[in-house]
Amino acid sequence: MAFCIHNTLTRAVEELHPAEAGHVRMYTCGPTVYNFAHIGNFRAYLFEDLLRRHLKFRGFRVTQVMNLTDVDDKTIRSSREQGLPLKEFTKKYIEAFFADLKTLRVEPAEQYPAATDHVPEMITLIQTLLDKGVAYKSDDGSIYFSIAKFPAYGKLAHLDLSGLRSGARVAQDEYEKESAADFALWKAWDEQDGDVAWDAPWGRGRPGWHIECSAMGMKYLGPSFDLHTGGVDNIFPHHEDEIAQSEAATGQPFVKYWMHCAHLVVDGKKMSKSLGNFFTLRDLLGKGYSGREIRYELLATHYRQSLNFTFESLDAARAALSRLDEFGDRLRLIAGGAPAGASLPAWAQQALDAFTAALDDDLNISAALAALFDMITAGNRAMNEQALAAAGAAAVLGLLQRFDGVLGVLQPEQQQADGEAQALLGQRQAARQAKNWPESDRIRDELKQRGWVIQDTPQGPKLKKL
RNA sequence: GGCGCGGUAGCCAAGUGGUAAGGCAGAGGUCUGCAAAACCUCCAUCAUCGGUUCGACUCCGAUCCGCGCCUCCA
Repeated sequence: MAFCIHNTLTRAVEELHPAEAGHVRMYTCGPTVYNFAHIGNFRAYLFEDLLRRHLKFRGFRVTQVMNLTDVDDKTIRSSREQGLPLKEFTKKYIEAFFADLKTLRVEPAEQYPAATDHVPEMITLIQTLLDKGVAYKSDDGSIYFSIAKFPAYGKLAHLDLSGLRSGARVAQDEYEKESAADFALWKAWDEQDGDVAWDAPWGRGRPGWHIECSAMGMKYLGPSFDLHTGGVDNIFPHHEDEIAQSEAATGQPFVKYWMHCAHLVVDGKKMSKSLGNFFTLRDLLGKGYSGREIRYELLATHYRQSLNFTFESLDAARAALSRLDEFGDRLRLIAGGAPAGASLPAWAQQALDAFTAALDDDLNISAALAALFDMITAGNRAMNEQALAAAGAAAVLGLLQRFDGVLGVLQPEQQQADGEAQALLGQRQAARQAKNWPESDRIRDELKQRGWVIQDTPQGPKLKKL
């Protein structure tokens, strides 16, 4: 079975066939670096990470580009409010973004181009559109794309232009446009922009938002590439506009497959600061959750399904992970140092097949996780029955590692017990050997207060982080 | 008004024209000095109402409810 994905362009699940066999070129819309990213943003980046990891699991080479939008209304406004040069202002949030990705165990993309480093490419692209007559200059010096010149406009969002309502959200400052739906390729400089400006043949200003993704996508992936992803809210207008300006410029299909992930809601409601349900990654880390736990929670719901984030499900994620960890620990004990060359037990092979088939089906993560948990049940049973030899355990560990290449959640955080806890554990063992149960239980309670749970195993007692 | 998504057990969440995966929580049991962990067992008729069908939760229609997009929000 081949890897199938849902293509927004066709609204159908299709087999993925990259232009170059075995090599997928994908562009993933990145952050606007004017603030710390919130968990809704990370939901999208984690979806893309899962996509990337599954592609590699299936043997594809992946070239992924993620842009950093470091010039737009928000970055300019906020940097001016703080009295910082734009670059200096965005640097802080770019660094935070990468730190957060690391916390969430997101594999780095091949390229992270910043918009401000690619203005010349954008100017070239805009010039091409002007030369072809699909863009025009307005009275104030801004450049707009004329959607009337691009008949296919609306094919991604499946929008009928005549249905576009020029309603309340069309800003008044856009009176220069010929048509309400035309979008800015270039914004002429005005006072609000301060010293943020570049010189173009048609005048001073800064690029519009959409043009950066077209220019940078084509620079790093070619005029026509395989995959482009983002949040559903990017379908229109952002991605629709990317298609228009790119295809109008090159005459080639811009992207073959578009994938979009649904939004995250918190307690069934959209995140908003006024509701008090707005969380950045840092907020959750501050509440004691780990990046791994948050990753699991954000990953465990199918990407086209809106994800309802709750602390209850975050706690459920924590519990599920500890069961996964436990399974790995048991396997390691049995495997010892056995080489992983042995063939898989039937139940593990079954899990591998089900796991692969699930993710091949448009990244059906729920079914993939079910395959993993089914394997854990079967494996635990085998171990309870002493039916798993060292070589088999080593083979299953190897499989677990392959699964984790896709999931990125199976490697536990370091949790080395401190010396005092270790000493208490030793004292309890002594008490147990003396069959001094009251003392033994007292020490167990004390360890619990310090955040450690004891598990007595055939191989001796273990400490687990509470 | 237009386009689109969803309503499945206490919570989260897959799935399918033939009588509902998985996770968390809960109950009982095995194991254990007692626990912990693990394992076993139990726990839903799929928003409502019609229709199609031998048979629908799965297809069609209607209704109710929630949500997203409709110019720069992942």
